[in-house]
Amino acid sequence: MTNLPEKPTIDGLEAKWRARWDADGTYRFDRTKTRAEVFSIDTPPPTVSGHLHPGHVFSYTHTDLVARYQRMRGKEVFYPMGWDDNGLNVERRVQLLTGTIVDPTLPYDPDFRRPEKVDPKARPVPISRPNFIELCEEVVPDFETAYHELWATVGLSVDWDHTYTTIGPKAVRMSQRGFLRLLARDLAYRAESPTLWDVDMRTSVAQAELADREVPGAYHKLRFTGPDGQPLLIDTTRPELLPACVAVVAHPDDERFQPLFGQTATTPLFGVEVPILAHELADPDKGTGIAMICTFGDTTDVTWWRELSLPVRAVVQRDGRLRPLTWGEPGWETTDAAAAQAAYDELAGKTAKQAQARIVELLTEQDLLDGEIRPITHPVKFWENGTRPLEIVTSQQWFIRYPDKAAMLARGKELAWWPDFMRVRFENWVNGLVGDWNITRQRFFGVPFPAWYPIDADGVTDFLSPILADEASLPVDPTTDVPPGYDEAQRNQPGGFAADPDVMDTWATSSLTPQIVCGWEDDPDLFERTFPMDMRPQAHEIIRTWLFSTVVRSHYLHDTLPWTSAAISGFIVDPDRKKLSKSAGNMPDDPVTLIERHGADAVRYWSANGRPGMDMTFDEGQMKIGRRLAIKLLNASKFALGVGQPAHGAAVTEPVDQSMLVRLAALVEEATAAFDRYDYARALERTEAHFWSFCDDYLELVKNRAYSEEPTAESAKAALHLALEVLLKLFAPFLPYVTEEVWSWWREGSIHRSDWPDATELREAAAIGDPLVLAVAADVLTEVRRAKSEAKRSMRAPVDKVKVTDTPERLGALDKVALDVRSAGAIDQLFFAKGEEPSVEVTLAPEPSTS
RNA sequence: GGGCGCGUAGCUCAGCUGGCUAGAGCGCUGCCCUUACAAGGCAGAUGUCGGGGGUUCGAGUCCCUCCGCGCCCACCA
Repeated sequence: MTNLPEKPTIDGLEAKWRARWDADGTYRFDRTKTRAEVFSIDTPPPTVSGHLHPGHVFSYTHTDLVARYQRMRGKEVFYPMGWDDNGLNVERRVQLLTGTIVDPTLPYDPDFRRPEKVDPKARPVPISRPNFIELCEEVVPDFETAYHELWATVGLSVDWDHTYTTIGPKAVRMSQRGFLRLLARDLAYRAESPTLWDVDMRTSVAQAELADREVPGAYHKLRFTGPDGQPLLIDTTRPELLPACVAVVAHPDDERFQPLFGQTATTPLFGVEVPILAHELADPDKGTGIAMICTFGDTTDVTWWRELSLPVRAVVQRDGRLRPLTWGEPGWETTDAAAAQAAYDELAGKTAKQAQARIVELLTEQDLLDGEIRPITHPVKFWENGTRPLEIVTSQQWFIRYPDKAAMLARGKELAWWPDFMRVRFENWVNGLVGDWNITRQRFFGVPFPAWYPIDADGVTDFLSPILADEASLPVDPTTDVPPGYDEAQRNQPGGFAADPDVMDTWATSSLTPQIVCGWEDDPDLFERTFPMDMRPQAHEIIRTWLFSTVVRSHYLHDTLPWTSAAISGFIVDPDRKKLSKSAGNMPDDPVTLIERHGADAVRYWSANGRPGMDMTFDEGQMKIGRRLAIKLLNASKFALGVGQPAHGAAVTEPVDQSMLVRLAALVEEATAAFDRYDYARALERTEAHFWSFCDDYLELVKNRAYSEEPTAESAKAALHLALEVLLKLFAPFLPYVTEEVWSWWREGSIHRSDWPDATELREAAAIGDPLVLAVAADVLTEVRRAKSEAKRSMRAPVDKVKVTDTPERLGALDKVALDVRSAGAIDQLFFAKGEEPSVEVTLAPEPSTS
């Protein structure tokens, strides 16, 4: 029955139990269960564009802790895993790894093969879009295999049969269907509009992916000419956008400029007459108090342009360079076309930065720059992963309308946040929303829009009248599939059609992860049993993106929250509270190395110390402690089981055994309550503390009795077995490997499918147990150990007598465990004395003389 | 600029709705090869609970304020 190893070890447990769990389907989702019996988790699909680092292990372990706890509580846990292999980041990684770059004008090359060796300094090889997508499909699964391997080793109790990818056919179908549904209800639309644009990646960027960075800039004071012919000084940090100036603006209450409103000013160098307007957003304290409006220098320009109904005079094109143009033509009227052209020709073709340098020279030559250039540092918008500031260009994009703010805020209130204060991040974001959600990316590897555009007889494409795919035909790729009613020969021909060239924003797909994993409309039976989901675990940095957008989609599609609770995990930081990153040079060893060094249970132990929402310091010392705990668990278990099975039906009759079980019952209640509020860290801390005192005190106390031939040995054996089972279960979510190993020594099946301990049952087994008995015994033992330690004697050193002075109540409790105390302390005589001042006097036996 | 969070032993962190001499682990010191465990065990020392006010019989715990750190949001002139 019981099968104890000679020398237990935690090494090798990962491989052993991974294989067993896999073979037994321990974590397989049983889809016969009803919604009420299921606990479903909306897994964050890690992006495969990078490498998993300890921070990932940290937060993914948190989810697994909850999954394992819920499973033991009797829930059928639906815990899939996804890979986010869609989006700009993945595309960029594949480009770097394969040394390629997409050139959409190239035709497909069926003979193209991935280069064997890639020189990072060499110029990337241009390839066609279909070739690049093939390359992605070839390379990305390798990334995913590495991720799977790590997650399985960490011990995530995922059902791998439900794995999905965000670029896979299922996700594409869901994304396209979700898009068409919104379009049908006019919740999505296509429009031409100024768009934030990354000039390096040459794609539009959504508000959610913006990051402000402080960068150096400089005020340049330009000499415009006012209506009276006098100079009108205007400060700008973007003098190169002067040719794109369409107006100047000041605050309506600003008395300095009130007389000028409604009149015109003339731009320097280009001689364009622009209106002088008033708007609330103009800040009298910034610069000279009057600003130039360009199309477009920043998002304020966009606001002014829209609210003041200004024309577009765009100069920056999609590659970030100033475009060629002819002055004097409609829209580009000027008082001196020749001079404007001469000046502009110096700028055309240059990047914004180069153009800025040149225009400053031109302005200086003509004395149109007033005073010195004043360097400043100011926040500028970047794509969060980009290296150059964003520009704003006008282009056609698909948008999803945001629901009104009140509805979103109500959803935020409805959702249970762990920790609760994270709701504020959501509310901040909702309150700051501007415009609609641009879901278009001018990229190659992504979910295509299920749309084509008609080309008229003259060869002009009508980009505002899309031909949409039938839902039944999804997923489609418009670049290879043909729209209803057309044939392939008509592609890009007059009278034919053109494919929508763009792909969806990665969040347009990720916002549907609940629909993807639960099988929205593809698998109504599964959907019924799992949606709305129970839990969304995620990091706080993506509340504004992933969490928010998922709430939006579910609000529209199902008029419900996608899940009832959101568990937000913190970051891992270094001891200086800096976020871990490669560039900061503070990145610890990779998770595989850490697991090899300390064991998966130990790494999980470290992770479990991070409370929800709290950042935690990376600390390998914690892993060492976790490793020690796992080893201790093996040894203590070996001992507890080594006393032999209790006789069938043996009851726990000894007061100290009952006392221990009563205390254990209190621990079960505490750990359960903590888990129920996602405070796994507390559950672990309490269990661990209890376990150590269990080993130090209780095991020492019962050791001799349990091995003895006395009838009371049965009580000890029964209590040891019961306590061990309970402790193992409490540790099981945290240390799945070592607990499963011990479980297998004397129990059938997996501990991870066993029932969570029940405090009521424990109390019944403990009968009238008094927690004081064990507490007093432990106190006396500590005093005895202290005496031996101070006398520099062995813990086995015999004690002649111990005199305990204490209250009658405590002495009464001690009396019930006197035999065990004497045995554990090697105490010959134990005396009690009632007294106000508790004390323990220890008289050691004389040290035997040694030579 | 607005908001959220954090600041407790050298280090990493607990201290839940205010209540006995402020806790744990690591590290440090000392002791012990105890037949579950020496990659271990036992014991010990260590803190003006960021500063200053206030409420209270009583505050690490509540209120105000200041300081430091981190993060989120914010219209780049």
